[in-house]
Amino acid sequence: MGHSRRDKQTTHERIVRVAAKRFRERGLEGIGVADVMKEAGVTVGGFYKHFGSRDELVVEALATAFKDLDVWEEHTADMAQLLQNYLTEAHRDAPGTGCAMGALLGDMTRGSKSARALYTARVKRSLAFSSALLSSSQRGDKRGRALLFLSALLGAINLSRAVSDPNLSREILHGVRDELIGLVKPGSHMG
Amino acid sequence: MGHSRRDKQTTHERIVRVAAKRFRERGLEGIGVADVMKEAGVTVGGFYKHFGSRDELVVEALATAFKDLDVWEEHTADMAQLLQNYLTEAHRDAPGTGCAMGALLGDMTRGSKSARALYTARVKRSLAFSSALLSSSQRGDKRGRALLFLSALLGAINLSRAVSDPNLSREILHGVRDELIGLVKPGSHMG
DNA sequence: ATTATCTATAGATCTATAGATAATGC
DNA sequence: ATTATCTATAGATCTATAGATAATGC
Repeated sequence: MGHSRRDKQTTHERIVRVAAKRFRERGLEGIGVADVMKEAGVTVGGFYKHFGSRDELVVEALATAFKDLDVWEEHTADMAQLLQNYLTEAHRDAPGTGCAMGALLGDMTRGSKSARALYTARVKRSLAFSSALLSSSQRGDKRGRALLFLSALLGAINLSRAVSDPNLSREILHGVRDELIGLVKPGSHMG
Repeated sequence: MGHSRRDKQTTHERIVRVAAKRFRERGLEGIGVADVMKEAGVTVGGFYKHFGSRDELVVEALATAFKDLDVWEEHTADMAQLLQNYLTEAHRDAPGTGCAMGALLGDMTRGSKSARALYTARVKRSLAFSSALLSSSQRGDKRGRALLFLSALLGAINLSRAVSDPNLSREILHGVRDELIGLVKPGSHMG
């Protein structure tokens, strides 16, 4: 266990990365600071030398988790591709590395002021991104369509994780995906 | 404080009704058994004469909260009316008496087996109901459309509660509502 | 000397249980 | 006698802090 300033920084990053993963998997109250520290390879006593409060960890972990979304968006060329990647069983089963907006949607209703502010800013970025993706295929109200697409994506990934019937879960993912693709490519018919 | 068997039954119902409201408002972990009992006008010690475990209260409260949805559906004549009632600021601001599928969507991902089973059954009912409402206006894949509408409704009400910007929150509700109405009534144009 | 991390623990929860109290119901 | 509810508390969390230990860095 190192004791240099550089070591402290890497420890800090390790703590935040563990939290960013576990919060997405288990919710913002789903893991305590002691277990996060333990998984990062340190003990609980040092926590408040790294963060002023538990909520500061939440905010930093949220910011880190949102960076995964930035990377995801950079590699997304069109709306069909986004839908094909987002509404999958692989994404549903890996919330820890998946979309933090989806994984923490329910928690945000009761989140701290600073956590909700960060979440809100990320929602605005995603709406702008969706709008841009829709501009090629969409004539009319791009903003409205972006709001619908984001709501449907977040709703479907959460619903697919909530239901205990595997067939229904799969049907939700694929059904919503196909419907939204149908809205982007009005020419194609399915089913 | 009564001590008869009839009194016990009304006490039991009072406990469950308090829980059904508070769980929707604060999440399934958002209130403890002691506070639920207190709000129902009794003390914590009697809890386990009413329920075998905390999770049994969760399941009963969930069933009670879902009855509100049954009543709501009975009074809903068409999809446009459903959208007009569901995606409102009044509903967003009153989760305790609103749609339990929406209020507890995020919690269900990590809920108990029995709670998720109950939730899953309710989702299936809602999908059947939405399908029936869509049958008049929809030609093709009613099931797919029902999956999209349910996902969009749950996503939008959660997102409107999650963001801290009031203007964005309102925009989500109204934007998604108008888009979905546009899908039900393809003839009408807006914006 | 400073500081990154450690061990240990205070104080505030929360679920669940034990045993007392005061009614009901045979 | 039975039972619905009460007071009190055990035991398991969890956040936050105090003080010790063992490195770094001037």
